[in-house]
Amino acid sequence: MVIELTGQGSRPGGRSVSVKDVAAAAGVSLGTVSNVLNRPEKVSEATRVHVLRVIDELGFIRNDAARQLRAGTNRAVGMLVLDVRNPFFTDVAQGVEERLGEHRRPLILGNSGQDQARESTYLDLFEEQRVSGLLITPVGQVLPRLRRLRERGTAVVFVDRRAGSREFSSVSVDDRRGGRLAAQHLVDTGRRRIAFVGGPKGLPQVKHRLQGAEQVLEHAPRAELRFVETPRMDAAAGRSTADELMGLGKRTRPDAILAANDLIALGVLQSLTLAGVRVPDDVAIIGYDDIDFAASAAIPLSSVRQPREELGIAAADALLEVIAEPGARVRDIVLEPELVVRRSTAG
Amino acid sequence: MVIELTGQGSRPGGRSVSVKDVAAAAGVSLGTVSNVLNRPEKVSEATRVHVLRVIDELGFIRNDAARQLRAGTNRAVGMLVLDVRNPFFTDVAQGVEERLGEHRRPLILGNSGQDQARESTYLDLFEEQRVSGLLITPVGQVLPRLRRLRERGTAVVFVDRRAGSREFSSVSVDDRRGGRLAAQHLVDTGRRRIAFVGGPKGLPQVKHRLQGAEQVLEHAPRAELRFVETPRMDAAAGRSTADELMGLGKRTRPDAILAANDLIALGVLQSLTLAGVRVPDDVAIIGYDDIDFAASAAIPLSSVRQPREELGIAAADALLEVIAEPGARVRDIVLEPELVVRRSTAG
DNA sequence: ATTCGAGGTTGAAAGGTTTCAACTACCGAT
DNA sequence: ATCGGTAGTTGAAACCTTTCAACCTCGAAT
Repeated sequence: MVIELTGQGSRPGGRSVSVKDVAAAAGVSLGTVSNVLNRPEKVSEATRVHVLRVIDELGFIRNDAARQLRAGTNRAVGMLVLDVRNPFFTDVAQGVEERLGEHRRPLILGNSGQDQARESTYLDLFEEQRVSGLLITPVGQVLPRLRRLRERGTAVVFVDRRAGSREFSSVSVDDRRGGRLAAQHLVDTGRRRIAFVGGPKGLPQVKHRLQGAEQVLEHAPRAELRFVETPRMDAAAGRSTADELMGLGKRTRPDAILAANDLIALGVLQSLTLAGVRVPDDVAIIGYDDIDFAASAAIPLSSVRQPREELGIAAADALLEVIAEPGARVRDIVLEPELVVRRSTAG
Repeated sequence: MVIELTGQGSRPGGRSVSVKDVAAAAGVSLGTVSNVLNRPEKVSEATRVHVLRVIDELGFIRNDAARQLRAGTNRAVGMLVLDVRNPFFTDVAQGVEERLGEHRRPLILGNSGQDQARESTYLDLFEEQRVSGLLITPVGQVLPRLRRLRERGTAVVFVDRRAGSREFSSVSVDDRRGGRLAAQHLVDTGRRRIAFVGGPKGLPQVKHRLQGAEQVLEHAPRAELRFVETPRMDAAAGRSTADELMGLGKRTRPDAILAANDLIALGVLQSLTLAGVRVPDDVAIIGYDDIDFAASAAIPLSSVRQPREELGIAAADALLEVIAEPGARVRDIVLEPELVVRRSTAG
């Protein structure tokens, strides 16, 4: 059998090699080539080997758009995170990617940056792409859109956040518990004026961590809790909050700061150190997430560890389940956080 | 004109709303709907408004697979980085995403994790998806594949790495210069036994930074440079390298460590501190990249700053140029690194 | 010798969009 | 009254794959 070669996989006309070309070159029908690609067991050994060789020689690469159009489904999964620059989310994404990779499903990572408009743009994109699944840590009011996505057949799973109603599966970490762990630790080590820093307060993660802290404070008669809201959850927010707090009189300024995530905590730490405030002597700091950088900070940072990779893997599993069986029971997986004590809260 | 509504954008048959449905409901032809979507200026005001209303009411969302199939081009751009967990790359990606966003182009972020197999898998994916452009920081020998991609019409731009031949545009930072800056600083501050830590040595970034350091050492008669190769560029690699180095006799162990990136430097710093080695008194450490976390490290880390966001923006611009005009002149943009001195190399 | 079934293979239809040549309606100019 | 031109609209073709009912070929069973 003669195989017609046409250069490096590109054809004179500029068009790229299609199944039709492969079929012609291999002397089989279109359907057979497709079978080789998608149901190799239906094809005789000899044909399969031959066709595969031709595919390789012509440099044929399946056009995924056409595949998707006909098959009606995109294998890719979309993931929308609050902040790609926060290692917490890249660690989660890493876990997701790993598990999805085992199922030959690519991950399209989108970054809302805590911005509703960007979140919406990404949802448009994912919807146009007809992704088979969506992992989302929502910012705005997206429930109606998510419902619509699901009606279209897209599996949706919440990450790092429970779905309010029991409509969607979710994988999260117990934020109230985390808040309690952190606050209890501060109270136990003798802190009395605690500032909780994070925001915006609309974010459930922030709200719940704060609620957990409040629960603890209710049973600590002498201690008080103040909530300082930030517009974002990054180091810059931490820095400016710290500057603000240190402007207060020595008697009213907090003796402990509970940050809603480690980035904020690191920002706070930087500013305090710069201002000559001693950590933990004058002010204790505890963060949240326990990203890798927390341990290597100027003053190693106490934090509430979230099982990041595990979260990602569990989320991927939950999503794969819904993709495989859209009617599957809604799951509400809640993982446990863990207190990690380091120098920033010692004594 | 009556508009037939069929629920929340989903239709009884489970099929989703297509242009055909919109056309029917709006009482215009298919082509007109398409024009409204893609060439609004060709359509009369009245029709446009009407069709847009119908689109909204039916909840029509363009099927991108079909669009792509017919138009032959995917608007999305792929980006393949060495390590998503390294803030350097997410910062670059951030810059890329921002600029691409202005052009309504989504970014598909892939993570090779310095692994050739994964890199190859992602290239398959991008090729199947027919992305219009690819930003890549390569790991393995991918030149043949990249050439093929380009022949297929995909724009390719190297990021953080020059393309050896002048075949592809690239946006990078002068790594030799960065290596010189770091090494010169160490020599100037009296260090004599310098260890360069990074790898694998096949990575051009590592190779060039090392070469830069070597150039400096040639003119520093009393000083010596040793290369310690690591399999990866993360904190773990830094930690184990430090452990190893400290096993050496006090007279042969280095008095300065030049890490090929900040993650390694932070890992080294952690291990040294743990082992009771004083930084910078006993051993100075300088990193590379100047990620945000470098400044807030236990001992604030000296580093060689790379203009990360700028790199991303320039890369996006270069790519957009090639996409717009495939025959465009090949660009070789080289940005300048900058020495940032902090405590880890003080005195 | 005929029938049956299994294992392979075929070819046409379908999927939703964009493109483009062809057409219509209308206005202004002659 | 006719012509030319412009603005707007139409509908069929094309893009490439997957799917599936129909078909073919053998060998085994009767």
